[in-house]
Amino acid sequence: MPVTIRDVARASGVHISTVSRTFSAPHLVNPETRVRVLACAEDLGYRPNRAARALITGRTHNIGLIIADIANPFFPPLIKAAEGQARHRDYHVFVADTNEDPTTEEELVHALAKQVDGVLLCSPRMSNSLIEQLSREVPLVVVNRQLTGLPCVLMDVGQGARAAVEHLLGLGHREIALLGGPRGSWTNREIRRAAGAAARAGGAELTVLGPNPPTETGGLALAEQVQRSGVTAVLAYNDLMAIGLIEGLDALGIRVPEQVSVVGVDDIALSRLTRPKLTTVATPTAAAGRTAVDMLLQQDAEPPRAARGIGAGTAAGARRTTAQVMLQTELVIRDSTGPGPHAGRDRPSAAPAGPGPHRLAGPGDPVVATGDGVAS
Amino acid sequence: MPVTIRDVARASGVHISTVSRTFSAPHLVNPETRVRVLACAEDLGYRPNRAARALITGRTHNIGLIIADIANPFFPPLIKAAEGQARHRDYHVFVADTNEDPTTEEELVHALAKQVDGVLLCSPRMSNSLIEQLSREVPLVVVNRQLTGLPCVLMDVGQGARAAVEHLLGLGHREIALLGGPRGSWTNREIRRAAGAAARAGGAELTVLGPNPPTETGGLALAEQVQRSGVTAVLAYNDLMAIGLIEGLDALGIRVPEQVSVVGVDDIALSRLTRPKLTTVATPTAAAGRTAVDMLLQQDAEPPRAARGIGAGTAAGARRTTAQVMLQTELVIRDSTGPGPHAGRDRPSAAPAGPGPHRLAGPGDPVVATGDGVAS
DNA sequence: CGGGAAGCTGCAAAGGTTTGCAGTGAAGTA
DNA sequence: TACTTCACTGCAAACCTTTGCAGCTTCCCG
Repeated sequence: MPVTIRDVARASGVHISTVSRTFSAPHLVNPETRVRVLACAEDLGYRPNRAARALITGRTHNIGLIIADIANPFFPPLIKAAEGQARHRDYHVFVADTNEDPTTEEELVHALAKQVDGVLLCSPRMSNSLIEQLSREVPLVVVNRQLTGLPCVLMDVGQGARAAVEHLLGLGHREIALLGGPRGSWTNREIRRAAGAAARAGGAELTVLGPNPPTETGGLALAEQVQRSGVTAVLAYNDLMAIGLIEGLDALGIRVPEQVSVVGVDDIALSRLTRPKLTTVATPTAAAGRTAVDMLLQQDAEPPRAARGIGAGTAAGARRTTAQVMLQTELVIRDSTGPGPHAGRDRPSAAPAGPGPHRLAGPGDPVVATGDGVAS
Repeated sequence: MPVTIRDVARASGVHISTVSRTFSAPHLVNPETRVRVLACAEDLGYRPNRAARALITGRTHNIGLIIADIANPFFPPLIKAAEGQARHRDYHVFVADTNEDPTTEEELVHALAKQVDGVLLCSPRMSNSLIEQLSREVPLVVVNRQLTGLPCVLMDVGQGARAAVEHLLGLGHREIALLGGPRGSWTNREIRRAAGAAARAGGAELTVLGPNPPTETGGLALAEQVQRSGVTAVLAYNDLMAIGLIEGLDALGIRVPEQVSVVGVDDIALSRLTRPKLTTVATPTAAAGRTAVDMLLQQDAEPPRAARGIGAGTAAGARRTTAQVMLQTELVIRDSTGPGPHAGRDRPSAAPAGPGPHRLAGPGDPVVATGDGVAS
């Protein structure tokens, strides 16, 4: 029933190798023959069998996408963009969900390794050393985690957190809380570092609460702590927590932004729909997905055929580019931030005119490449 | 570099066929041999090459999942559940996004057909006849669309819409609007039919507005029409539209639920986070994903090996189960619905005590199987 | 007209696995 | 003892495609 290269060959009166070349190396076949073969293939509805092709070329034209939690609204835009970019390059994407579990993560890499040309690891929860070990098994690109010697796609949340804190300082806030995210998250460390530095530089105090689960519930549960701490502004690890916090504060009768200002991180679609609309640090999630796919595909465009002929093994994994890419973030000011107790006193210039959404920083897509090297 | 069945055979001193059987038919190999082989395989880190296996068995152990828009919050839970269920059965899933475009949809089915054992078509936008045609190319399970002769997973939004309208009637609403969804959506037709019938039965009037794009913007744009129509309650095609509508009404100074009650459909996570929290018809999205995978896998468990040996071609696609499954929905009452102008007059019993979330209807997961047949 | 190059095509091996068939040895039966 | 049965293992073909090599024509140049 399935039509193979052999059927096409028979129909068009040529050898199977000619049919093969018609598809994989058209310049090697007589134009006349080519059109005839293509016509027959079209007629018969021939589609090359990728498994057979993979078997001999060592390239599956598949990539794996490993996601901590598909239902987390942060990821779908990334998945969508990655899949689109991959398809554009004639690759298909396996998507797998780890349920935030490091063990599942590792198993999935193993399970996928033989079946894909590379894996995108998004916001991994496992250890750096394990990631490095797995990267010897299959080409890896890591999103939202920095590892020397491995290609990474990062989002400059540090810069975003700084902008957020400066925004709050400009509004006259001096007591600021940071709702920490999950332990072991690179993003979390970056935000904490940058927000701390910016607060110090502005003569303000930053109270860190956490680590916490990066969910709405996690934010909601912190409302009382925020109240007790007496801060007038809060920066949350992500939008979900920010939204949860606003809900919790509301339940305590604390109004946002009148009494407490809240800033999130991610700019998920949801943050435009809550009331008040969330001021947040927009992360270029879609761009990250596209970039990561590009890096992965470029990476394995180099070592061509797998274990074939002589000398295989010596050259395997010898040279590998390890560029790291840092994507810009931008602060999006909406309605969840407002004047603080010190408003208009010392930093009048930075206070925005109204609550209408306007943007700081660049276009979001452009990237900053940083380094390139050779790993084992 | 890649370790094959041959390496394991050499290491454990048996023939490759024995190694193969150790994995695919363990009962055929001596327990003693088996443990030795398994130990060697473990040692060497052997993973079977699925492409090679697929080549001979005709089963890739992959399935395709075609989604109109991954970024639409309705789908991620379905994707997550389907992927989990598939993995549980040792299948991997390709996820592909069509951007709501029927042509892309068709191309994706073609592209995936040879590479998967079956395809899940979620909320397809293409025509019934095209779907039927494609189903001759690759086993298909359709979610959110009813086609005779094809296995379908449906959600009983009709029942949900009826419950929603009855809820509104019970609250004393007599003028109700329905915000229609996209043209050609089976769900849309079901909701319209059931809501219309329920309204008529309750002596109320149902104004249908639409069709409309099933997005927040689509809902927002309808606020003025809703205002002009003078209705006191609205049922929206989905939560996104309901949320957009609430926002639009808010901009017009119309309060929900005091002046207008709003009900959505889907119960996306977001609907619990907006203010007011949305009353909505919960659809069992995750269960749909799991069920669809089960049906697909069960369907192609039957015709075993592809084109092999004699008689192939005659038996191909001869018998195929076409069960249709209807999943229950349930009305979740939250804060976006309240008493209408006729409250307490004629249907006092149905009015709920307070706005606190409580549930009607069953557990959501259980299914109703309907029919089984033979197609060409 | 001879020699060589160039363009195109066919041949056959290779890739990793599954599986029908045949072969082995031991155990059971008559 | 001879024969059958059984459990296990080895053999080799098959799945579909790619690709290095070699063969064939045709054409060009001297």
